[in-house]
Amino acid sequence: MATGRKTGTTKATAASLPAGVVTLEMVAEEAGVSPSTVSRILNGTAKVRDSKVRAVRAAISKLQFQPNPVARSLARGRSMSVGVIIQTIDSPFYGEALAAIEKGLFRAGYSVLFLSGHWREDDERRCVEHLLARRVEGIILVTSCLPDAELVRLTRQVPIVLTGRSIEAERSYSMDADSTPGARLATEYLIGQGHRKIAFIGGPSDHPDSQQRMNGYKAALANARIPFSAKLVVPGDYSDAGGHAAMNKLLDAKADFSAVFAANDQSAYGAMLALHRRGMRVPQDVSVIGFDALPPSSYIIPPLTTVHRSINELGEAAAEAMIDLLEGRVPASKLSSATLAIRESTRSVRA
Amino acid sequence: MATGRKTGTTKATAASLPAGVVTLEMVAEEAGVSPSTVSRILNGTAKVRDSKVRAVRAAISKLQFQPNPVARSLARGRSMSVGVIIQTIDSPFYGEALAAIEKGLFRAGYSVLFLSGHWREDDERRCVEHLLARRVEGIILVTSCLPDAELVRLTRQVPIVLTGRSIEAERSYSMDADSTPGARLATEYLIGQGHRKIAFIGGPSDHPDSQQRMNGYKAALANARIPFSAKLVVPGDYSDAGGHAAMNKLLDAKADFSAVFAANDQSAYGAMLALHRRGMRVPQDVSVIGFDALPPSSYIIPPLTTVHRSINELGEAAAEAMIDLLEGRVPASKLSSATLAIRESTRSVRA
DNA sequence: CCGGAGTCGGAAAGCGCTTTCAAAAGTATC
DNA sequence: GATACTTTTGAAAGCGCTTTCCGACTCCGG
Repeated sequence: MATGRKTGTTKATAASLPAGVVTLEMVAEEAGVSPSTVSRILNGTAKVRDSKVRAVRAAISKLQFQPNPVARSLARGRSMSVGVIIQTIDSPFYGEALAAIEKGLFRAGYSVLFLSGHWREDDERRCVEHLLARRVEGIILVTSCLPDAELVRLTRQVPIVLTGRSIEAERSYSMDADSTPGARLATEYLIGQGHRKIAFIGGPSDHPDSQQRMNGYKAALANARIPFSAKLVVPGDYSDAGGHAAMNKLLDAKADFSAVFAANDQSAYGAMLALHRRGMRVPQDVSVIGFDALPPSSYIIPPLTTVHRSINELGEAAAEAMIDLLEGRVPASKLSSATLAIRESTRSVRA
Repeated sequence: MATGRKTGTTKATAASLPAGVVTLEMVAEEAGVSPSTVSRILNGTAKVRDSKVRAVRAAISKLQFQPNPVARSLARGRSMSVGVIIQTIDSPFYGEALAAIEKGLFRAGYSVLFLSGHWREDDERRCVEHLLARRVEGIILVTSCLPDAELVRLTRQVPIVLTGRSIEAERSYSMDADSTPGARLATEYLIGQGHRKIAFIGGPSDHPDSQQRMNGYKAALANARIPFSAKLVVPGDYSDAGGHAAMNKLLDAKADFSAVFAANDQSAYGAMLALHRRGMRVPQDVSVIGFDALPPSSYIIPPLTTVHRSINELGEAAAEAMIDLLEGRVPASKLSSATLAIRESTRSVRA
């Protein structure tokens, strides 16, 4: 079998390659230069005589060579990939953010390893482990569930970008788009429309973001000298079902209100359904305002008035911040502030 | 042990490492065995004396060693990652599918590189290139836009799993959950409720899946001996906006119908809004039925009757099929058939 | 106590690319 | 044309892990 001799390398190599895979060495040989030269041309890491550049270029396209990123990663010690942890992908909110993140990183040549944490601290921790094991160069955490201390510790391993919360640490960037102003905007709009009895369906009460929405609500009331009533506040969980339940609770308690501010659009959907089930019309009987401006919101019945913050922009900014971090720059935030998308779920009750 | 001479390698290594990164070699030294042995223990590729196994295990946990997957990939020639191309992530439909795929592959130890094709052939082609360059071991294409021939060609490079369409090729698995029966089910349900004038809002007319839904609609009509009327059919594009426009077109043309079958839930949302805007009530004036059973559908007003096919199941099946393919098994399909989620957007017009 | 069948485990050769290092080539200078 | 630089370029040493090869041992029967 085989010749007795040791044509070793070449043979073995050729044999073990998945057939059709071209290596840099093959290019070098084809072009009559050394592998180093090919590498240099590929990466522009040094000047190379023009004639050789052409020869190599020709060889590359002739052989259809594509550098193997795995080998490259190993040699450079950089994986060119970043991890993104999101809580649940099957929500339009996160979906949109993810799409924007993906786009930004893709353009910069990074691959995205994406994982869902399912709002569970343990799951999220596991995701982080997995990403670290995969040697991602950075991690973007969209609405992380992990405790601050843990996140800070994490920055010692890789740079991280956080959305929806804020920590103090080197090599990290928090994009804590404070929800307070937006919530205040929504509430003030209702007040401006003449509403005085405004209910609030909150998010999970332990979530900072959800607290901000509550604070914005309170601030607007205070500013208009409307007393805050705990009876008009019910926690939800940012889901349709949660909003539905919350509204039912409100209704069962015979709370008296002419408008509701739901901490996010999904809760608003649920709340509207609950109202509908009890025969109350939106906006004739109750005005409803949401938060997030999810795409479907303009198509539900009636189209929902809601606080708009570009999620897309958020995602893009997160991607950019990560790239800045990775390339040693200091990320510059630039999230635009919230605006109101006024649609048909609210009406004026002015005299 | 560390005699003074030849600390060479070790030193250089230690210096260039990003500090804190433990390599297999360090484990080997700590445990007093050779790297090969450590590797063997890690992979269970050979029997190793118990005492050494213990020593290595101890060293691993003492040093907190985690094998570098990049190096491993290079050595093994396997990247342990698979690519997933989805059209748009910011739709609950795709989001859910992606979540399930991610979960399945994660469990099997694969990483997911995910990209969106945006329904554009070119974008999708670029995604495929990127994934191939990244040396993914397989690609899952959710509702691909690429021509059959191209997909077949692709299977020569990596195994692929396709959803929503079907090709004939080795190393590929098509999960073409034929939509015809589901569409027929929906239409027959309306007929069973006494409707005879049933409009149909389709998807993009060149899409096979959308054609299937049309066929199911036609088949149900034919079966009930209801003549097909082209006037009652309007194409949409599977989006809210498309459904809205389609319904307006129907209404503008003064089409006469008591029920509408929308080719997907999102179109149904848009259609319902258009009806609402014209003062028509669902289901009192018009019954509406959708397709896909998106999560929000049970929370819109009124909750939408729709054809349910578990997207989650689809995603899981896709992941499993890919794993089977990668491990040389022949994937076994097992998609359950469509059912109807009967809610409040339809009513009987029986005598 | 020896030879042969098995077991174990270390050395070393890769995987495909990057990156020193130093020699070869080319330029400028006198 | 020799000297002193400055570019270019190739050889070779990794990156961290897997895997082949082969020597060292262990265990038995004879």
